[in-house]
Amino acid sequence: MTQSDRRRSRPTMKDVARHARVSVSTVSYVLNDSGPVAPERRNRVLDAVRVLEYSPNESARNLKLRSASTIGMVVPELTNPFFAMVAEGVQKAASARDVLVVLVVPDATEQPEENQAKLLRSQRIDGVVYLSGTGSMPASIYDLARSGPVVLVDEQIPGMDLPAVVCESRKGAREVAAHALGQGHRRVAVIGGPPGLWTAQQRLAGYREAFAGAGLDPDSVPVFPGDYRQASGHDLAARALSDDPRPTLLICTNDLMAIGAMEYCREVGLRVPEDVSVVGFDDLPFSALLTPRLTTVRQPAHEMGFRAASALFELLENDESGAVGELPATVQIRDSVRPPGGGA
Amino acid sequence: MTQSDRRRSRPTMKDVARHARVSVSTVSYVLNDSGPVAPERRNRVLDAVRVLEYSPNESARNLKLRSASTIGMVVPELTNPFFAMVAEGVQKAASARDVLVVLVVPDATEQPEENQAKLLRSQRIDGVVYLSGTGSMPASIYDLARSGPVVLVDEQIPGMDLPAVVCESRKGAREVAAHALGQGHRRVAVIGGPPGLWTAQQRLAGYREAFAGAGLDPDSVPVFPGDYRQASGHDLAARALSDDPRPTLLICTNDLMAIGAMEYCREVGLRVPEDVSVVGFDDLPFSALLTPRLTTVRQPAHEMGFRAASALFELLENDESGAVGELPATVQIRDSVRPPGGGA
DNA sequence: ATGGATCATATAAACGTTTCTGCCGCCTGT
DNA sequence: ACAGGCGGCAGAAACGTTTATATGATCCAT
Repeated sequence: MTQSDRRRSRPTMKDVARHARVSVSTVSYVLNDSGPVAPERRNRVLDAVRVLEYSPNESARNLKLRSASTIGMVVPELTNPFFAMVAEGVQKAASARDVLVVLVVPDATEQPEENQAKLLRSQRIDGVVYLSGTGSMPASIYDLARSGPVVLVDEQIPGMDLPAVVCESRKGAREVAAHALGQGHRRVAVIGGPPGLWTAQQRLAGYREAFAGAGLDPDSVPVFPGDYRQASGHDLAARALSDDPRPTLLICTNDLMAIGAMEYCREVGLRVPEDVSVVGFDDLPFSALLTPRLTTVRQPAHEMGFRAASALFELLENDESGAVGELPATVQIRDSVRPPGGGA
Repeated sequence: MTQSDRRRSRPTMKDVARHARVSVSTVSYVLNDSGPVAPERRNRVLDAVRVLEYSPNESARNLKLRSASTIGMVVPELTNPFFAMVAEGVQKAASARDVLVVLVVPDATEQPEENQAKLLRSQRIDGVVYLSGTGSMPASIYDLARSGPVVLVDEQIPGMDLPAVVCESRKGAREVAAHALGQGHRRVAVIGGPPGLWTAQQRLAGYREAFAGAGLDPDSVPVFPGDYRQASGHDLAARALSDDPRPTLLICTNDLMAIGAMEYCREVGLRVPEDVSVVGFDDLPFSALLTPRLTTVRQPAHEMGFRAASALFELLENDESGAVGELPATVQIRDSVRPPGGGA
């Protein structure tokens, strides 16, 4: 078979109709079960469909039905396993309903995200699941939300009441910090997320609650805002650990940055957890495989993606979003935290 | 704004035409630069587009133009960072050309992959980048390729000459094995990939070349076929290491399984690399962060995805695939290999 | 028998584009 | 002055569906 064979235009309903000696409407009726048709003719149609290898032109259907059976999923980057897990959840919910998921990676497209709204308006997608991440919430989210249904994941926008699927970030953050503080640490530094993100703020707030609870002045704890990427964890750890006296506990707003921080520690010969304790957030699949195993907070990433997509579908069908609720975040206590000065 | 406001149908070309007091064809001409139109009227149209917030209905365009400006990307699972990296490469190449990428995860859809071919036939996507992975190559790939252009990534199908982007798997495998063997190991086991996959076969062939080169009978080395997932690395390591005498070198066909193997070693108190050396394949971003740092082979994942998508676009435009070539694979020598009996 | 249901089918009008075709007026070279 | 070309525009036909409407049958109750 040559390439040009493939170009040969595919059969249309008209072809099927001719082959089955019925009208196109009859074909449509049997294909969609949308009208009565005699068994004998129905079979003729079905046969024709088979022999011609017909499948409907979805562009035409979409045009007529004004729906694309497709949603957009904007994710900051797939190489962050947390995002990848959420993406799988979204994809799973979508494919269960036979809707397609188009991947939108804002960084990959140089143009301003204004294009996302245009994409939505162009009716190629019916709605979007928005996974905010690296960087701050773009102003264009307003355009987006005006153009069609949007469901946020792990994020919330104070001004607007967009449906959002989040988890107990604040509680999880408070608890993991409290656990670490309970080991006796007094010199602490936080490697934060992008200050513009709600989630980062929530986690920070949780940490501060824990600080206060441990009798530490929250304002005395330095916060180094990062971008949720490993490299930024690495670099900020360098800054944080150059303080004198050196912090004995590094609280990182996500696992990737915690890993970057541990990478730095290894480079400069600081032992984790003997010299410095580290905690993360997310519980990536391989966080438990590091040495030391990372103490962190597990977010139900897959579930969050699944719920977000489901909420979007409800929105599309009933014009109302089901309760999206808050999912549990559970702290995972492992080996990367130890009392300060614990030595070897 | 209420949800129902959003449902209000979007403006069409007709609306724009009316507002600008021109015909729809004129609107189309200015929007596509496809015909001469007087500057004054052109501006009227552009203004109307702005005030009405018009954006073209892509379903209608697709119908007329018989092209969806969308490709499919089938990936076995996003949580394998190698796949995620390839996916990002694909996405990047696509968004540079303003084409959408729809994510297809075969496992997520319970139905047989026959649907993928149907998706392609339905003209919702113009072609697909196929990332084979876990499991063996489905027979349905034939249907797929018959339905439209397909470019394979990191895989090849003996019978067919589908365009494919691969890297020097065999050479990389040979070299990394040779390096490990050079340390003196004689008792070796291989944790392989799915036997049905070309890539897995290539890597295995490379290993065997190295065995022969080191004076080892390739047939005497046990091969445990896995599925490229971490759990399978874990379980197969258990099997492989229960041999007596115990192998001192575990060659894994990808990093994820190598990590699973190391996980198992840790569980049962075997030290890596003192008691058993481990090598992987892929060089995932965090493989260098493990303890010990994993010796492996780097594949240019991002580049492979990018090239595959680019090749697909050429196929779509010129009906001929550019040279897809073979990308380099470079071995990364790190700490997970040490001479046998190296002790502490 | 016959009037109305009910069933089965065909015809045709949309859906929102692109683009072919044709029309009008103007310029240009003779 | 006039044929031909061309810039600038509008009209209408397509693209492949879905679905409202129209048209015949058939069937039952009167």
